[in-house]
Amino acid sequence: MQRALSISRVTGNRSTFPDWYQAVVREADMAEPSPVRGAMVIKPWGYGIWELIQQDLDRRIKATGHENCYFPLFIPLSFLAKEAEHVEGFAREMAVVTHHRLKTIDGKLQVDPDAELEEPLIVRPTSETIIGDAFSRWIRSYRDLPVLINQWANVVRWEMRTRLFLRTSEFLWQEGHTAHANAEEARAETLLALELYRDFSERVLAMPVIAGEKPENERFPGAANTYSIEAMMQDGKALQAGTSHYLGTGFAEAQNIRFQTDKGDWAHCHTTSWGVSTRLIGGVVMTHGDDDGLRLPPAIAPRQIVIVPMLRDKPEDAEVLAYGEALAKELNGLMAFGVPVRALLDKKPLRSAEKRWNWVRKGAPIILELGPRDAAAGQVTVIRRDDLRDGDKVRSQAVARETFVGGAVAMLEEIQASLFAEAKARLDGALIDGIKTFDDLAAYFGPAAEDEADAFRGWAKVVWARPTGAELEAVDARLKTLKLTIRNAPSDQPGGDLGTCLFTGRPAVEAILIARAY
RNA sequence: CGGAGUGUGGCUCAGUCUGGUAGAGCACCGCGUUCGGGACGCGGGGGUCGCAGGUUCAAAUCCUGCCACUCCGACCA
Repeated sequence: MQRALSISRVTGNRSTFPDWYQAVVREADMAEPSPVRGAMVIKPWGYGIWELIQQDLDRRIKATGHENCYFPLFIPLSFLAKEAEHVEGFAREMAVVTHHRLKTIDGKLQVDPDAELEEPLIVRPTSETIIGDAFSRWIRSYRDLPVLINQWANVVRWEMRTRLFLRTSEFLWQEGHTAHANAEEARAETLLALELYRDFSERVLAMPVIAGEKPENERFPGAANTYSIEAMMQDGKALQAGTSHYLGTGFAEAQNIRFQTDKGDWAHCHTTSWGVSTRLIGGVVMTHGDDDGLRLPPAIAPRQIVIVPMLRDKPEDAEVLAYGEALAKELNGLMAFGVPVRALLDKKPLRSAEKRWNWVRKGAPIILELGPRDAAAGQVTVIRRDDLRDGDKVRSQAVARETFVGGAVAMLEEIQASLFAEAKARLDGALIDGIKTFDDLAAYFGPAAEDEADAFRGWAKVVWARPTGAELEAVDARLKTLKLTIRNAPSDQPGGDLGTCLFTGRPAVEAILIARAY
């Protein structure tokens, strides 16, 4: 009997996609809603994915010269007030600590009115201000620059609506913060981080992205330039998967981050910040998941090869288990993606069919079934999660044990590559180029109302004159009527004459991506 | 914060209109038969029906107030 997920992601009905997403997160046992509004409990399988993301990314961040630090969770309110745009951007979604003690009053435990803090503390929504404060103390001379630091932390943004991994009131992330002597270096740093994210996303998450600069109205509050990587989900919507900001000297001026140059005069630092979060996990689900659940790229699978022994409470069980133990040990001695292979012999006392499907739902890249026949013949039965079904049947193949072990690393790499290729083909195939007028754009994406009835739409690449200020706001408002947003101006720009701007009719200066977004 | 909807065992829900003292499927536990393609039979545990008032002989059901959650908007890694 087939159960699958009971919710398909592809029925032509977009409204099922969010349900499918939630079903995958639940059935793959990654996370669950918590008693705290908008905050999730990340379960071992989901957290295991995050740890692997952290490990790989951390290595890359350190390899580019950054060092890890840790700054306080609480930020004095006055710090935030220093950068005007920054405050305005975050003020509406802040958790604030105003008291430091509880008291039982009339039999009820409540906030002690006598324990009010002199200055309220905010729970960090991001750490530019408190790190900037440290920078102002750390930096005295041009010899101190650049300062290149990163922190792994949790942050809180009091969002109105939340979704597991994609938008939670508390989330985990990495935030890089750097200070430089001049704009050129800081801009280069911003692009270095962007490229690091692009490469990481594609190689490790097998999630193709388009890197580029955000239009002025989508910038991080207080930033001079904001860049993003954008990934296409299986419903055709865009997910901002990472951002990198060139902050100019705005934060430095607001926080007095100055240094003496080699000529003895004073200059403000040029700063940057960049981050990716647990949202990446949501992106992986919506990029690679299918109707049987999650499919994990092997590089971030907490268990890459799971051995399911076919146990039947009979004497030959011992033999099967011994065979499995030895195999797991041998596989764990191999290296894939630069680290030891993560293989597991699943000895849980569950029916083997049930165990197999649990691992299918969790997205384990390779599942090996091991029964008495395999033990006797010195073989393994291989199921690949990226190529699970042959029609309605599960596709499995018996392979000699040595052959499998010898090719296991290559198979993991192949799965990694095939997941990427599949997602890349979807992105390339759904990135439509050449729409020239707003009406054509509207016709292509369909009406914003009755969104549920919408078929899959990809992204449109159009050209524009990069309007600013009020003119840009008008463009944004027009797009909003179609629930469309400008994602970014891809770093990889077409050459030659671009033609005329879709919005203003003036000569176009760059290509931009337009899409519905998360 | 605006609009709509929903709160009943762990999950999905029926029962509410028409008041009579709580059900199904899945999950869980036990026993048996099974086990290489998402098992079956028998037995069992688990719910003050979101909360607080009210009406009534009697409330999951009717009335009032509150709370929470979901979806759609505005906001966002």
